[in-house]
Amino acid sequence: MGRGKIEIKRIENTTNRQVTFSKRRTGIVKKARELTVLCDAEVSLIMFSSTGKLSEFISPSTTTKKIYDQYQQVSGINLWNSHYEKMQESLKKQKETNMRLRREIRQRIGESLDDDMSFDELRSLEQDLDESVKLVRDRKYHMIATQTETYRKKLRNLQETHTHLETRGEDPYYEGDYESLLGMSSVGAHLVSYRVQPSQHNIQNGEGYGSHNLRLA
Amino acid sequence: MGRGKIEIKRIENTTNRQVTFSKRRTGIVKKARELTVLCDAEVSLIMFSSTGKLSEFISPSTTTKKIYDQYQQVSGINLWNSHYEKMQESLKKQKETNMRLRREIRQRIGESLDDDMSFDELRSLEQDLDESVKLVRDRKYHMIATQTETYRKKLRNLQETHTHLETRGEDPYYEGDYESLLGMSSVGAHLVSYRVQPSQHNIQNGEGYGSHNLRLA
DNA sequence: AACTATTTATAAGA
DNA sequence: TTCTTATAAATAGTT
Repeated sequence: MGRGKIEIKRIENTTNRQVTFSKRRTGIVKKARELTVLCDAEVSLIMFSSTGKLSEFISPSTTTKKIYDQYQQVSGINLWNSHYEKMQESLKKQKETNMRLRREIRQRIGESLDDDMSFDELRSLEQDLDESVKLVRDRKYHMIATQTETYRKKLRNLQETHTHLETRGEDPYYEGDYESLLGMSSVGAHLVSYRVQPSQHNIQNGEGYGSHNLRLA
Repeated sequence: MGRGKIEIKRIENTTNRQVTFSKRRTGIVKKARELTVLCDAEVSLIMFSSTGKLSEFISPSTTTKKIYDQYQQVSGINLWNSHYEKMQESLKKQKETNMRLRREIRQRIGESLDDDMSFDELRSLEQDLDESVKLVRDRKYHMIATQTETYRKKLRNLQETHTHLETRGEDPYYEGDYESLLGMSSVGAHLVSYRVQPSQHNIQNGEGYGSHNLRLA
């Protein structure tokens, strides 16, 4: 249909090919729309040009997703499986990692030591924990030292001001209990993350995908 | 195009509608094929008649699944997400749990103490670790004691047998180094799970579903 | 992006 | 259904 008959084979001239694509795309979309309206049909038309550009027609009465759902039902071809499987694999790996981490924590807490821990592993764990305590303790002392120093400076400033103003007296806080001065309560009040019980709770919080009815028929 | 012009609206006569569907379906499929060949395009055409019958055209160079994947990538519309919301949610939770566990281990190892740990948390962690070391140490001693007792009994049996046989002598092992006797090497050789480096490796081993190229552009 | 000669699709009828 | 054919519609080549 045109000035001359054309052979149905790839148009080698790029410009020409793109022009033809554009014209015929308009045509086929019109046909799809007419089919939808005249025949009360549901049509999904997806086109990728040779340059990768996407064009689409979908009957107004439906959606692309619905069409694919129907397509899968009727044809028996499952388009989702590969995605589903990848996801399942990913979930499985996450769960395995989780189990390993939970086990490691349990052992670091001192639980589950009876189960399959060799003597060497036990001794190694003990060493490792000793080192960790040391690191944490060092960090704590460092924190005290830093804050004490800050406080000391503040006091000195205060003292100087005081001296300037009244030319007498010393601050009794100077040699006092730094922890309470620094707002660090002596009785552990905020034992949030590191007590055994909350940890146990976390550990038992399995998500169990199997319990959600998501498996495909 | 035909003996008379027709209005583009639903054909009420069922037979007529089905005939028209059939004719036009042939036409549009021909158009789709021509578009594919002439313009080097990839076309997916899925049609459901008003009676639910499926008709399809797909460019020979591709598959419906590929088109469907491409469609999702290019359009940014994810067609299968809703089917797997629960699974995705589950995956997300697993990952979050994982992050928490990794953080807890890092802190228990003595890493990442600088980051957002209050003094109270630090002291609490220290206490907690002290308790854990104590538990592990107790367990170790218990293990030594148990195995030593077992060994002692075996020795006694051996001794008795020996005495019966030769009526003399004592076993020099009796007061010896139990650890080496029990096959517990003095130099830690199997420090598999509880050294800092393997733990770090575990911690950094994120599974990242996003790393499988499934995310939409 | 328009034009238009020509081909192609198809509506109605058989 | 399928074929026929008059006619509408699409479009190839041109401007």
